[in-house]
Amino acid sequence: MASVSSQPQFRYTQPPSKVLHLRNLPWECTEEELIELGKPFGKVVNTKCNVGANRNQAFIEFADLNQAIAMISYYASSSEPAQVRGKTVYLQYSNRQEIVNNKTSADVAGNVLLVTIEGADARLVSIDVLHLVFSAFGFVHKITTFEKTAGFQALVQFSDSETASAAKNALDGRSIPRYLLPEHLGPCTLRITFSAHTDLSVKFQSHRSRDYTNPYLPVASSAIDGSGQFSMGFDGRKVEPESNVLLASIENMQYAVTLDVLHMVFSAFGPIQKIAMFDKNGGVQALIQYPDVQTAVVAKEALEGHCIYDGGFCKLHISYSRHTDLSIKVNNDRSRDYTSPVLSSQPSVLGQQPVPIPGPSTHQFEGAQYAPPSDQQVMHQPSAGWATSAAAAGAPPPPPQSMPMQQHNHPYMPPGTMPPQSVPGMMPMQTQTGLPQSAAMPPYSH
DNA sequence: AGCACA
Repeated sequence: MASVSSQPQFRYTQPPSKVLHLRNLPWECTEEELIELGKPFGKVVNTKCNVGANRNQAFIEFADLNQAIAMISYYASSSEPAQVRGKTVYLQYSNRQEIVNNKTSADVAGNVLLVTIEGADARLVSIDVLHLVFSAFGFVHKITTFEKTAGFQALVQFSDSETASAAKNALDGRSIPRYLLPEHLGPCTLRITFSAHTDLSVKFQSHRSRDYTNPYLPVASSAIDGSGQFSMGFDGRKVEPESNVLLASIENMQYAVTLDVLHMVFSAFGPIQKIAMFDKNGGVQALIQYPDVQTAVVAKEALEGHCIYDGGFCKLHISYSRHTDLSIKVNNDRSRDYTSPVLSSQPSVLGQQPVPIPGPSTHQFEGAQYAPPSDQQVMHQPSAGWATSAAAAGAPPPPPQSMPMQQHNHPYMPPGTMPPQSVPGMMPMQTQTGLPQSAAMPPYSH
């Protein structure tokens, strides 16, 4: 055989290629900087940066071989070396003829996130919890879950890559808050990359996949209950037809729950159109109307079983109403139409709207929220809202209305990054109530 | 300062 030296001994005699190999680049050199460097010599059609163990190498590919030759020739005889950010960059022809795979799918932003849930109990995280977590950033279209060698993973589909990016930036590396998980679960950390998928295929609503854009998608046959109208949920609960109107019943109502309290609690998830309260079976119930089903679904999932006040008081039980549009005849202390300027301009029985209620304020969900370590102590504090009655059972009962469920800030949402469409009506609540921020008792502090 | 990775 003739000696075909595929591995040339002398790399400085590399034959020309339209791909150039760059080294000694500054840390985290960007594609833009590489293009700037090559642009005077021709058209840069592809780049790859952060190559090598030190991530200080890169490749740039020209449209034409002559352009690459021009760049090498120029710097071979130039008194000024090629530089990026003032750092000398060494150039040579690459031993390859084209850049392959410039970007991995994990680098290019898409509307679908690949979420790996880490932790011993990762696979016990329900799809509903994931939905709740990711819904903070926008409407979640679909979720599929699966187990691979990488562990328990989920694909979460948003409308667009901007929303997905916001969720990724906020949640990557963070842990799901303990209070969203069954008590015995260990920490569950989210690792998030972009998926190459753009539209997930969900055939059934099942314990491993959901399509929130299609509430009428058939439930997986394995989960169907014979009773007809209601099919069994994936976790054994009954599934009702979703509705934009929620029926909330209040259990253990030690303290008065006013219409305004309900408004504050439920408006965390979106604008409220109407509320009607009434007595039934010796307890108080309320119908809460949102403009759309999705908002109601998120509110129901977030609030079901939680207590408005710490200590297990005023526990909410929420189901979907068969109503779609409530008929509010008059605004009073039991019913209100927030969409009607005529009605709402009438003097309220309460004489104030809404009732300012002191309570924990907005810092609960900032940064530390998702910090993986040491949130065990959270459950031992008399925490603001979201405590399940069981979790809060040991806490001393607060005075009435001292601890309304926090509703000013949405879970998981770093302040300032909130997409306005995700929880409309939430920000105004902060100003309406005028709560002093300093009154906050962030249960997640430290 | 010396050639990448799904």
